[in-house]
Amino acid sequence: MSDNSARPRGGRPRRAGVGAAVRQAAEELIAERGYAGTTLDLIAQRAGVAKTTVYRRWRSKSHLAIDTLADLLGDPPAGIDLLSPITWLAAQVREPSVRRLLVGLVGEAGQDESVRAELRARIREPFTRHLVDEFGLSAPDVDLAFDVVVGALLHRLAMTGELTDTDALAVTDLATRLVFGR
Amino acid sequence: MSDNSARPRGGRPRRAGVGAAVRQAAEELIAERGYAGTTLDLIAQRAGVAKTTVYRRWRSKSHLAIDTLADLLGDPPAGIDLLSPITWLAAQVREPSVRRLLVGLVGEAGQDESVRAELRARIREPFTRHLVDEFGLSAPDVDLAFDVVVGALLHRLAMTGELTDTDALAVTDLATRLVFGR
Amino acid sequence: MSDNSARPRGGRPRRAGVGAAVRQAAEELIAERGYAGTTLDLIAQRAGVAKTTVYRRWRSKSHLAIDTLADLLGDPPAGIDLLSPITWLAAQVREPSVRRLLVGLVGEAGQDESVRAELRARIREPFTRHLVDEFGLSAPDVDLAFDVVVGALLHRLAMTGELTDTDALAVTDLATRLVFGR
Amino acid sequence: MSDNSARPRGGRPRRAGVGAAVRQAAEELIAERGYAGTTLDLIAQRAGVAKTTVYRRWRSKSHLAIDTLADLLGDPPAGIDLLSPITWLAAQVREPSVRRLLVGLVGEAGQDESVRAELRARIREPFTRHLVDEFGLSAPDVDLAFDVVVGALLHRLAMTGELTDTDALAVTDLATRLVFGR
DNA sequence: GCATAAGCGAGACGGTACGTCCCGTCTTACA
DNA sequence: TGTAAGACGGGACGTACCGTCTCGCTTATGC
Repeated sequence: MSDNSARPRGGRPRRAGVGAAVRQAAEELIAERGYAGTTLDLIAQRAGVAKTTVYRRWRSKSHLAIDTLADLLGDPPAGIDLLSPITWLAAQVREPSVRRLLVGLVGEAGQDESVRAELRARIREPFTRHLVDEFGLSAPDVDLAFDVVVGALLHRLAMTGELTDTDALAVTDLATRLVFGR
Repeated sequence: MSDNSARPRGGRPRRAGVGAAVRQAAEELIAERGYAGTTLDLIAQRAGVAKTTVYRRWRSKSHLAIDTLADLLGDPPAGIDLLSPITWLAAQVREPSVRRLLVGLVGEAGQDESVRAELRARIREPFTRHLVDEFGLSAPDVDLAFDVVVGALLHRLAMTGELTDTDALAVTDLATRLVFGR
Repeated sequence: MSDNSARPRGGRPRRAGVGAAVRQAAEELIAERGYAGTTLDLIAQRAGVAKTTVYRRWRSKSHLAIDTLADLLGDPPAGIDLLSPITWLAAQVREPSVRRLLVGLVGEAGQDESVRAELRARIREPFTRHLVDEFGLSAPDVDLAFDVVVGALLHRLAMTGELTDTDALAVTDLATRLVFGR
Repeated sequence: MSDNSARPRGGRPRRAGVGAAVRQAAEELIAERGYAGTTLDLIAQRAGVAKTTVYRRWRSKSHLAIDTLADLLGDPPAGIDLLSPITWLAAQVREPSVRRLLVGLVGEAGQDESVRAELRARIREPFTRHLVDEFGLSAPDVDLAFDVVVGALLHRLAMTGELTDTDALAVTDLATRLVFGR
C-alpha cells in the first residue's frame, strides 16, 4: 500500500496522490501490455509524473510492480472456513493484472534476491499470517499451499494462456487437502 | 532435440554439430548467468558461430531456449511405478540449468503464444504421453500434475531462491495423489 | 559489354544469355531502387540465376554495375560536329538508370582503386578515344570535359534531385568551350 | 555549425562540447577511413560518447556528416575579387576530409531527399549567398558554378583518385568564366 | 564411353553495421 | 527537499547485405 512514506523532516513534502496514480498507471499498463511490454517512461507518462519521481519512491520497476501487486491484492477475506481464503487466492490469480504482474515478477525474482525478499514479505506473508492466525495452521504448510496454488495456476497459464474453472477448482482442492488433511 | 533438421533438397548442407554446439553454449551460459543475463551474441560466440547462423535456425532466443530445454530433459525414465516419472520431473526442475531455462521461458510465454505452443508440444506433451501410454492415465490429469509439480517448485524458487528435499517431496506426493487417487 | 568471356578450354560452357539477363536485371532494379537499395540477391533472383553465377562472372557488385553501365551507354554517336557527342553525354546522364549507376559507382570509387581503374577504362576512355580519333582533340582536354559534364550534372542531381534543360545546356556549353576554345 | 541547439526549456542541458567532439571524431575518422568505412560506433567511441547520444542529436550518419562538413568548411573568405571564393572552394575540395565527406554525401543524397535539402541549405547556400551579396551575381549562376567546381573535381577524383593543380586550375577558370562572362 | 573440368542452383555461413529500445542515473531550473 | 524535463551511458536486440563456401547435379571436351 505504500512506497516508503516515512519522510519525517524538512524540505518540500511529497505531492499527495502520486503513489496511487503511479500504481494505478502501472496496473493498467501491465494488464494491457504485459510486464515486459511496459516501460517506466510509459508508466510515468500515464501517471502524469516525471520518471525521476517514480525512481525516488521505488528502487526499480520490479519494486514498483511488487508494491502495485500488494496494493491490488489487498487482504484475504475474513471468514469462518478455510476454503474461502484459498479460493480467493485462486480467483485473484485469474485477474489479468494480477497474473501478468506475478508472471513478470517471477521472472525478475530469478535474478535478484531483493525481489524475492520483497515478494515474500509483501505478497505471501500477509496471506500466510492470516491463515495461521485465523485457523491455527502451520506457517510452512500455508506457504507451501500458497506456492502450489499460485505456481500451478501461473504455470498452467504459461502453457495454455488461459485458465478454466475446472483447473482452478482442482488446484484449490489440492491445496486445501494439503493444509487441512495433515 | 532439433532445430528444424528437415532440410531435404539443394543448397549447402547445414554444418553438422552447430545445433549441438549452440544448445550446449546456451545451456551453460543460462546455467551460469540466468536467462535474461544471457545474450545471443554471447551464445554465438561461445558456440563458435556467427549470430546470423543462430537466427537462421531459431526464430528467437525463446525458441532456442525451448529447444535446448527439450534436449536437456530427454525422456522420462521407463519404470514400473508411477512415482518414478514424477520424482524424475521434480529432480529435473532442481537442476540449475533446467530451472533457469524454465523460469525464463515462463516469463516469455506470457508475451507470445508461439512460445506457449512450443512449450506444450516440446516440453509437457512428451511427459504426458509417456504416463498416458505407460499407465493408462488421463491426459488432462497428467497435464495438471505436470503444471503442479513444475509450477509449484518454480514458484517456491522464485520466493526463496532455493528448494529443499522436503519441499520437493511434499509436492511430488501431492501430484502423485492427484493422478493416482481419483 | 562483356563479363570475361575468354573461357578457352574444357568444362561445361557458360550458359548463353546469363550475362545479358543479369545486366538487364541490375539496370532495372537500380533504376527503380537506386544503387544502395539494390541487393545482389535481388538481382540474381530477377535474372533467374543463382548468386554464385553472378559472382563467378563479376568480382563484386561494383564491377557488375560498371559492366552494366558500359553496356547501357554504348558508343557516342558518329557525327560531323563536336557538339553532338557532348550533348549525347549529357542526355545519357539524365537517364535515371545511368544516373543512379553513376552515383553509386562514384561512391564506391572512393574506396577502391580497382573500381576507379575500371571506370576509366570502360566508361570514360571509349568516349575520349572517340573524340580524339574523330576530331583530333587532346585526350586530357576531353577527359576533363567528360569529368565536367558528368560531375557537374551528377552533383546538381545530388543537390536538387532533378536536372532542367537549362542546366544541361549550360554545362554542355561550358564543356564545348573547354575542348574547342583552346 | 550546430546539431539543433535550440533547447529552450526544462530538462538536463546537453553536455557542452559533445557536439564539437563528435564532429571532430567524425571528421578524423572519415578522413582516415572514408565515409563508408566509418562506423557510428567508432565515431561515438572516439568522441567518448554513447551511440545513443549521437542518435539523439543527429537523425543519421548522413546528417551528422553534413553538419561536420558545414562546420569544417566555414565561410568563404571575404575578398575584393571574385576569383578568391572560387579558388577557395576548389582548395577545400582538395582537403581529404572535405572530399571524403562530400563523396559519401553525394552517394547518400541519391537515396534521400532530406539529405539533399540539408546539403543545399547548409553547404551550397552559404557559398552562393556570399557571392550574391558581395558581387551582385545571380544566384542560379553561382549555384551552377558551385556544382561545376565541386562536381567536376569530385568526379575527377572518382576517376583517378587524385587531383593535380592543373586540373583544379582549369576547373576554377571555367567556373569563373561562367559567372563572370555572361 | 568414361574421366575430367567447369557451370550452375540452392542455400548455409562469417562478419559487420545498422538504427531502435529501455533501464537506471544524472543534471539542470523551478517550486 | 520534491518535481518536471530530458540528456546520458550502457547494453541488447533483430535485421540486412556482402562475398565466400559447400553440396549435388549438369553439360561440355578429350582420351
